[in-house]
Amino acid sequence: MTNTTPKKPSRIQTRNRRLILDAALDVFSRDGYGGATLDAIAKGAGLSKPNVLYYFEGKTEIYVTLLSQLLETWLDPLVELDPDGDPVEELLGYVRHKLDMSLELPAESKLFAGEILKGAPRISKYLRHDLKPLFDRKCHVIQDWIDSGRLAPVDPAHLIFSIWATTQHYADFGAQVAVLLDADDPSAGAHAHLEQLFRSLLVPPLPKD
Amino acid sequence: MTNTTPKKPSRIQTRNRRLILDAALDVFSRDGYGGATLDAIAKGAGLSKPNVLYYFEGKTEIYVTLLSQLLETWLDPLVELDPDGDPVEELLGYVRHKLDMSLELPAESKLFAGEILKGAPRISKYLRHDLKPLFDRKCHVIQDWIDSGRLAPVDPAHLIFSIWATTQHYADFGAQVAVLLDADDPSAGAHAHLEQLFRSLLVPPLPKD
DNA sequence: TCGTTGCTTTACCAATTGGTAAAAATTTTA
DNA sequence: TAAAATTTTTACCAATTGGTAAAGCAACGA
Repeated sequence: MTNTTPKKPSRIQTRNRRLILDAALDVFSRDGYGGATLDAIAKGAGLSKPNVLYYFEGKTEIYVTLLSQLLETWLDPLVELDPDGDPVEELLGYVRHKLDMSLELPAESKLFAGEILKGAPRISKYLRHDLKPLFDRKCHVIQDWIDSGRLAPVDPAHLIFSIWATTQHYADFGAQVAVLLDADDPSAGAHAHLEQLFRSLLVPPLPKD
Repeated sequence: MTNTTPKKPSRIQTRNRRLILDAALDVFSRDGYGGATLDAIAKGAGLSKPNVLYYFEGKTEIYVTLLSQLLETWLDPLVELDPDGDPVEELLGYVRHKLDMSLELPAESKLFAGEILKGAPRISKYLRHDLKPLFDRKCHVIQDWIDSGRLAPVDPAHLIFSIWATTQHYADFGAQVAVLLDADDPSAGAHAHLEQLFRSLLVPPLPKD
C-alpha cells in the first residue's frame, strides 16, 4: 500500500518551508517573478540556495505555492458574504474587510496583483477552478438581493470588480497614494470614502415596500 | 556657444528610437522590468542588441524614457478637467475618458501599474514633480465645486483614487476580468456600471438652491 | 553503536544577461 | 567622388542566474 502523499512533514520541514515562503513573499512582491532571485529568497530565509532547493523543486514551485495559498486567504471574506444578512450591510462589511486586508497585508495584495498584471500565466487555472465558481455564486446572491428589492439594481460582477479595485488600490498603488496624500495614513479617509461611495450606490431607491 | 542638446535627431534615429520604445512597451508590460531582456526588446524592434544600445544607454534608460513619456499621455485627461464645466458631467466625462484609455491602451496602463506596484523606484521623482502638483490643483477644483454646492461632499483625493482604481482595473486586471466575465467584451457593462457608481455618489443631495 | 534517513554545505556548471570594443557597412556632406 | 559622420554587425566578456552533484553532518531508531 504505497502512499502517494509522502509521509507527514517533519518539524524542520514545516519551519523551513515557512521561512522560505515568508522570504519569497517579500522578494516576489518587491521584484516581481522575473526580477526575483533564488539567492535573495535564500538570504531572506537565512538558508543557502541549495538548501532552499531541497525544500522546493525550483523558483516556480515556490511562486505557485505562495500564490495558491494566498488565494485562499484572499477569497475568504468573499466566501463569508451571507445571503441571509442585510444586503447593504453585508456588502459594506465586505468592503471594510477587504480594505483592511489591503492596508494590513500590502505585500500579499501586490504579489497577486503582479501575477494578474502579467496575464496570470501561472495561476489562471486556480482562477478558473476556485475563483470563478465562487464569483458566480456570489453574483447570484447579489442578483437575488436586487430582485427582492433590498439592493439598488447594479451589475453584480462589475460591483465586485469595483470593490476589489478600490480597496486593493491602497495596497497595490500605495507608493502613489503616499506621494499624493499629505496625510501619512490613508486608512481613515479611505474607509470613510468607500463607505460613502458604495452606500450611495447600493441603498435601494425605495423602502422595502 | 556649445549646445547641450546635441543636434536634432536624424530620420533614422527618430524611426529606430520609436521602434525600440514600441517593442519595449510590449516587453516591459508583459514581463516587468526585471523579467524583460534587451534581447527581447531588440528582437521586437527588429534590431540587434548592440544596435539598440547605440540608441539608448541601457535597459534602464529605455524603461524610464518610456514611462516618463507615458505619464504625459496618461495625465492628459485629468488636465482637461474644466473648473468652469458642470461638476458632475466633468467628472463623469473624466471617468469615461479614463475607462476608454484603459480599454484601448492596456499595455500602457499595465506598464505604469507595474512600476507603481514595485514602489515606483524609477519614477517617484516624476510623480512628485509632475503628478503631485496637478493632483493638488484638481483636488482644489473639486473642493470648490463641493463648496459651491454643485457636487456632493466627497473627499476629492479619494474620489480621484476611486476613479483611477475602477477604470484601470479593466486594463491591469484584464486577465482576471476575462476569466470571470462570461461576456467577452466588458466595455459596455463597465461604462454603464461606472456611470452609475459615480453619478450616485456625486449628484448633490439638494438642488442648487 | 551502528546504519539509515534526513538535512546542509561546498563546489560547481551551463545558460543567460546587460553591456563593450572595434571593425564593417552605410549614409551624408563637402 | 572622397572624406567624414553615422549606423550596424560581429565577436566577445564578466557577472548573475537557476540549478546540480556529491560529500559532510546530524538525528534517530534498532
